[in-house]
Amino acid sequence: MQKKSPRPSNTLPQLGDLELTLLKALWDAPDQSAHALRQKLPAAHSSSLSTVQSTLERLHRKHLVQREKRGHAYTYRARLGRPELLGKLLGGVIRQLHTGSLEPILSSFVDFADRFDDETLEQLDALVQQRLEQRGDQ
Amino acid sequence: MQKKSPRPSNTLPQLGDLELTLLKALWDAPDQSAHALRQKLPAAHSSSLSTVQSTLERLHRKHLVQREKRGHAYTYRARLGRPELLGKLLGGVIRQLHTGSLEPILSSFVDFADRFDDETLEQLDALVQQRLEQRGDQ
DNA sequence: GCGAAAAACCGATCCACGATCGGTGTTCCA
DNA sequence: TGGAACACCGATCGTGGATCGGTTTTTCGC
Repeated sequence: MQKKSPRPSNTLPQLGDLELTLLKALWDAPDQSAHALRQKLPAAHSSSLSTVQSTLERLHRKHLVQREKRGHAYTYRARLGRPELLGKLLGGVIRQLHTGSLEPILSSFVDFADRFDDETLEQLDALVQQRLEQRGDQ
Repeated sequence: MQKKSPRPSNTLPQLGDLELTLLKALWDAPDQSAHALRQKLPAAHSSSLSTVQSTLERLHRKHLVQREKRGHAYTYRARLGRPELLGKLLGGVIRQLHTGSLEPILSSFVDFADRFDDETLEQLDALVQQRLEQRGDQ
């Protein structure tokens, strides 16, 4: 007996290792073929061409990459930048745990940054200031 | 042929619906038995006692709840508060996406906050300032 | 045009994991 | 001491990522 919707609120069905690896590779260098991507795979993570292809296919179904026929092979490119993907992932986590207010999320993040190392919090501060100024300009 | 470690770096194997529901219930009221928890389940999400029990068992294995024999039944209690769990989940997402430098992550998060609504960035700023002062005190 | 090489495409496994529950063994107390 | 309440065990299902081999399609050089 399996009622319950399969994936109720979550946006992304959780990215796997290879999917993530390939996405990162595409961020580093867009417009690559499955063949090229496969070769640039970390040695500890080699896979057959088929595997790389079907993983890219999965990413394509999830709208995380777009592709284009170039010659007789596809060329892939990430559809979302790293910030956008992070936003989506964070959004997923947040939707799971939110309680109306966003404050706990922000607080947790600040906490995380503070714990990470001594400079991270300053770095975050700088980025926030920068963004605030930028916004004032408009 | 399946090499690749099953769950290499990730902290949490992604919480399911029922797991989350139960955790939330435990945050609302700690020290509840499986029986009590089951009854407080949202109507749209009813499950047999067995199901609730084994889900709690799973949470226990993941160290997300602790339990204690009270009479002949267990009493459960969340091991992490909501903010701590959120921190862990954020950490997981971040660990997935970072590549050495944390800067893209911070930047993405600021971006996320800025996009969310008009006040969120100010709120984040306030929290960072607060934390910086707090740190200076010590 | 034609044949080999390279890709796409298809489908078959495998594994992890959450959800679900029934049946059986334990424990406690009236 | 006999239920009732619960824990415990194991079976099953569905989803989804990873993996790959075999077959078909496409391309391009000869």
